[in-house]
Amino acid sequence: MLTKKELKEYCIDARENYLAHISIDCVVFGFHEGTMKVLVLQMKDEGEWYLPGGFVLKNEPIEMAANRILKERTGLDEIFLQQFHVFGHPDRSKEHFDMYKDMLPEKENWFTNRFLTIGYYALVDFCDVNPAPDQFSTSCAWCDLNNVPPLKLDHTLILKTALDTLRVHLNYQPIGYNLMPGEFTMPELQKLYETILDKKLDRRNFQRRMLGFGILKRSEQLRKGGAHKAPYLYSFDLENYRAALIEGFKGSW
Amino acid sequence: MLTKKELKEYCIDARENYLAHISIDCVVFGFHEGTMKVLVLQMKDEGEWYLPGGFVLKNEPIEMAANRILKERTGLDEIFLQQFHVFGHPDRSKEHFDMYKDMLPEKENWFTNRFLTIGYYALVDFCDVNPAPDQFSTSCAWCDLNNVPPLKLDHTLILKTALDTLRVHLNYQPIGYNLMPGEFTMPELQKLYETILDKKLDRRNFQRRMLGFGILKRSEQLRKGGAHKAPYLYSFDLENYRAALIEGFKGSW
DNA sequence: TACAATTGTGTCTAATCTACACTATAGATT
DNA sequence: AATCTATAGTGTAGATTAGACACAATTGTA
Repeated sequence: MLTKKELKEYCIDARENYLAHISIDCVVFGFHEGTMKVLVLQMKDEGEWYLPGGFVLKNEPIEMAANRILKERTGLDEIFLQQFHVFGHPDRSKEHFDMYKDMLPEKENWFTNRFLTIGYYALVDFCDVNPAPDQFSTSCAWCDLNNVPPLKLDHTLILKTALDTLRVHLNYQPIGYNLMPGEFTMPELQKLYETILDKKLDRRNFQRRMLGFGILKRSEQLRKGGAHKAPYLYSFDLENYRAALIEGFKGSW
Repeated sequence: MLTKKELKEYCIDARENYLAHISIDCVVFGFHEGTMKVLVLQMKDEGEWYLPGGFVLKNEPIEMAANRILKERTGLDEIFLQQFHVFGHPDRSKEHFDMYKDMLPEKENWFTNRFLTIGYYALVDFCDVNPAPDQFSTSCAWCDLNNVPPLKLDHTLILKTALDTLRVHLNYQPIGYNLMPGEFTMPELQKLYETILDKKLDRRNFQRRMLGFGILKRSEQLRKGGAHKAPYLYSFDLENYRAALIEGFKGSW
């Protein structure tokens, strides 16, 4: 937790620079070694976990705010970001309220305000990320999606909603592009889909369908080193990929 | 436009009761005589058109705010409402800013603030609505979707985004339930789908598919009075309808 | 009474989805 | 080096679904 002095400084700064009552929270998805990962921060002292977030500068577009916040946490710029929901129940930040209310009078206290938070999800290449904690956290780290600890405030709900949205969007966007490294094998891509959808897919039908979209380029190279037959390496064909995005992907899984 | 005095009173009241920087705008869809309708308001004096909207009370959940706002405009309570996007560009309310900036000093002036607006779309039974103007408008009326006048601020974008969202949601929810009256014929329902999707559908295949969902009940009665063969009347089977909602509707149009 | 327009139902074909079989190959085992 | 094992690449038969269209039934009207 911040000292009283730190808190006071923070509040003065926040009040001056940020829009009141509005925050942004981000669910950053990465994919590594066959499992989905989410970026979480751990609170100083209490050790509680929460999602990366922040506020909107008074004259800043909200997408830019989300981008700025994530750049600070991941080192990455121009991340694939998708707004998905606003969480606006008056009690959603009650925990925060109780925690900070005795430290500063309410008039000056930024954290006892009510906040609506705009949820964004981000898809990133796991390997590109350099997790960095913020002012309130001791650590920022990837966490296995199947094994997320209880999160502060309504962040568990935010995460769940992001995941539900991602599943739906999977029907309309080839989401793999943002989550996979430049080169990958078909089984790796399939694993990603299986993780997001939380169900097994048929290897052969998956391959056919994926290739049917016409957005993958097969390299002549194979991924050697595995214990068995070496799979081909693929990459996204950016030109066709963009065209397909505009067309829209039809059909559900 | 409001007089200076009215504006001042409004601003004092707003400042006291509403969350700063946040507004709600609603796209209310209705369906009547084979065409989609949208509820719009006409500004006093200038005659410009805009979408029904309002602000969030300091201790009010945002869904409740949207509901309250729509109750004032339509007379209806517990409307089917769906949050779909936040519009947050800093310049989005520049028109408002320019219009009101000379009437009151910026410190007191509610309307020169930056507002993020949360977009909701609503689906209602056209016949149930009693359009009522708000404080800033001379009239509140249904407007043909194919023939919407230019709207104030970014409301044209908001409407377009709502419509795009509605099209996607059509794959996941039997949206007809909220837009159709209690009893309707299959051709009427088809017309609704055709209007939303903006394309012709095959009469026979539509019927088969619709009935395949198992959410319609056929009445023994026919709709007489038309110049030709009388079609059956249908209504939604609420029990199956709810079950289907949970299951999720698969497949795209 | 015949006609025009529309609705209810059926059916054929092509496309797609699903499940599974077979072959190929890299590394491990012997 | 020969064989084994697990996984990858490709193909195919059957079921399901989507799309196009034909035909009979029924309503009010000429």
